[in-house]
Amino acid sequence: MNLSQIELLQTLQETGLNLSKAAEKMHVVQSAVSRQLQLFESELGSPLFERRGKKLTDLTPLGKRVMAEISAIAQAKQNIKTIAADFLDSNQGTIHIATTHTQAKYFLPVPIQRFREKYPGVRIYMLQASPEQLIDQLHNHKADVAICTEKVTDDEMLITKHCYEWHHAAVVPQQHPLATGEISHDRLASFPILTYSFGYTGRSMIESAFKEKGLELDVILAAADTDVIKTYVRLGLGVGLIAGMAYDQIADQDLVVRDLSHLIPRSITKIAYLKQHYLPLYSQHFIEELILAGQESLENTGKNHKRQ
Amino acid sequence: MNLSQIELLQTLQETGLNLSKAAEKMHVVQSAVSRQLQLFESELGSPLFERRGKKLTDLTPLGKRVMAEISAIAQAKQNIKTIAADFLDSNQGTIHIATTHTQAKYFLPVPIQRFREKYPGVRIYMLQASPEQLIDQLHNHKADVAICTEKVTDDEMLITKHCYEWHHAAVVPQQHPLATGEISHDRLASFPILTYSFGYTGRSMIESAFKEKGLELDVILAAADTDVIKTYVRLGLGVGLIAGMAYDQIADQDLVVRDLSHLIPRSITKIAYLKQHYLPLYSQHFIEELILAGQESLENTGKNHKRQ
DNA sequence: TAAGGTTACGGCGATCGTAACGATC
DNA sequence: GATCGTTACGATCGCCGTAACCTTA
Repeated sequence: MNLSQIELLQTLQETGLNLSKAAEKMHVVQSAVSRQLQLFESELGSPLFERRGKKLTDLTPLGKRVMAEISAIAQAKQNIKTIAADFLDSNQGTIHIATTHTQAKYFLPVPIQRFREKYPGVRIYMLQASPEQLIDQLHNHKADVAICTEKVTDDEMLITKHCYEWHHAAVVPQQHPLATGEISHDRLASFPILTYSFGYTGRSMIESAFKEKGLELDVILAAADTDVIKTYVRLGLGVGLIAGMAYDQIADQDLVVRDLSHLIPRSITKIAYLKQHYLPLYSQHFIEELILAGQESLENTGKNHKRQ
Repeated sequence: MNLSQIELLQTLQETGLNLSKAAEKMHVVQSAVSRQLQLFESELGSPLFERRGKKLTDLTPLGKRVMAEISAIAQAKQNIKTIAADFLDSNQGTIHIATTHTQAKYFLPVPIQRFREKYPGVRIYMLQASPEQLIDQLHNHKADVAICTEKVTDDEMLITKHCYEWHHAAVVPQQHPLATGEISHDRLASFPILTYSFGYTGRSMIESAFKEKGLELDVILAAADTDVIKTYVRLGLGVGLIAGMAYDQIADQDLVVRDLSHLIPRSITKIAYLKQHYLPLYSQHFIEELILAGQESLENTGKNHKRQ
C-alpha cells in the first residue's frame, strides 16, 4: 500500500471509475493505474470494485468501507501540506469560498475587502453554486468554506458557525400600489411575485410563511439571482421578494423597499467547513471577518427597522 | 510524501526520537531513515524536529501538528488492512484486550469462553495493566478493547459502553468478628484493611465512601490483585475489601463474604475502544458478549443481595 | 570511544512507458 | 471501430545498503 494508490482510488471515484480518465488526471499512462489497482486489490485479498467484463461498474461492499478510510488518509495528507505551507508563510495561499450570488454580491464585498488588505498574498476563489451544491463542494474538496442560508442539514462532518440573520424585503417600482400602506400576507399575495428559485436564499422561508396562512404566492418569475429579480421588477412584472441586504440604497433608488420581517421569519446565514479539514490561519481569520461583518450587518438591520 | 515516511515518523515517536532505534524497528539501516526524514522535512519546507547538534530532541510546533495528522493516516491505513482481512475471513484474527487482573480472572472467563466457541480462529491476547495504563494501551494501539472500572476520563477519542455494575464486599476468615453482625462504616473501619492499590478496581469508591463519613481506613496491605488480598486475609492480617464478583463460592468456601453495597457506592465497569479504530466483526461480537455477560452478572448480583 | 547522525556511491527492484492484445458497446 | 482495460517487456529512477565520516556525551 502506498500513497499513490490511495490517490488513485480517490481519482477513480472522481472520474466515475474510469481507469483511462484517472490515468490522465494523474499524469501517468493507463496501464500503470491498471496495474496499481490490481496490486492494491491483491494486497487486500479481495476486489474493491464490481466489474462487468473488464469495466469497473461499482464499489464492492469492501470497497465502500475502504473508501471511507481512503478519504480520511487523503484529507490528512492534504492537511499536512496545508499546515506546513501555513508555517512557511501564513500570508500566502488560496481560499475557495462556495456561496450563492446574493451573498457574493451583497454580503461578502466588505469582509473580503478587509481580508484582502490583511492578506494580500492570498488568492480568493469564489465558487458560485446553488445552496444544495455548496455543501457538496465542501465534501468534494472543491471549497474550503461555504456560506449558506438554507438550512444546513445536521451533517456530522461539518462545523457550522452562525454568521448573521436577515429578513426578506419587497421591492417595487415607485408608483406601485405596494409602495405605500400596510403590508399583510393577503395583500402581498394578491400581486404577482418575483423571487428566488427553490432552494435559494431563504425561498423555503417565504414558502412556509404563506403556506401557514393558507395562501399561495403567484410566483411568476424565479431566479437564482437578485439582480435578475430587480431587473424584471423594474419592467413592472410584479413585486420582488428579495433578501433585505440585497437592496442597494444608491443603485436601487428607483425602487421602493418594504420590510417584510413581520410576514416572513428571519433567515440565518451560516458558515460551514469540514471538521477534519485543516484551515490555514488566514482562512480562520477570514471566517472571523465574516462573523464580524455579520454582526455589523445585524446592527444595520436594527437601524433599518427603526427607520421604516 | 509516502507511507513509509509516515510510518517512520510514528516509529520515531515510539523510540523517543532515536533514528537508530527507529531504523532497527523498521528493519532498514540507519542511513535510510536519516535520508527519508530529511527528504520529508525538505518537502514540507521546515523541520519537524528540534535538534541539539545532530540529535533529535523534540518536535517543533509544526511537528506536533503534523504528528496528529500522521497518526490519523496510520490509523486509517491500519483500518483498511483490518477491514480487508475481516472480509476475507471474519473468523480469523487477533484481539488485544487490556484489562486488570480482577476483570481477567473473575469477569472475563465466561464471555471469553463463549467467544472462543464462536470464533475459534481468533487469537486472544490479554494485556494486564493498571487502570490508568489501560487507556494508554488503546491510544498506543497496543490494545483494541479496554475493560476498566475506574472512571474513564471524558476522552473524545473513545467510545465507551456500559458493561456492568457491581459492589464491593468484605471477606474474612470464618472466625473473624466481622463474619457476623451488622456492618457499618465505623465497625469496618475499626479493623485493619486489605484492599486494592490506588487506582485499581474501584479503590477510589472505597476511599470516598469513608472519607465522606470522616473516617479513614487503616489499609495495611494494598495489591493490584484480588488473589493476593485473599491470601493475606487467610493469614489473618485483616479484612479484605474486594470486588463482589471476586468471591468464588467454591474456592473461597473458607472465607466469609459480606455484602457492602450499603456502605460503598456501586462501581461501574465499562468497555472502551478508540472511535477511529475499526473493530473487526469478531471484536464487535466480543463486545456484545461482554455486555451480555455483564447483564447476567447483574442478575446474579440481584440474587446475591436477596440471599444475604 | 561509543553512540547517534550525515554524506557518498554503487546496486537492485519497484514502477513506469511503450506496445500489442482482448473485450465490450 | 472506438473506448476501455489487461498483459508483456525493456528502461528508468527511487531507495536501500555499505562504508567512511562527523559530532557530541
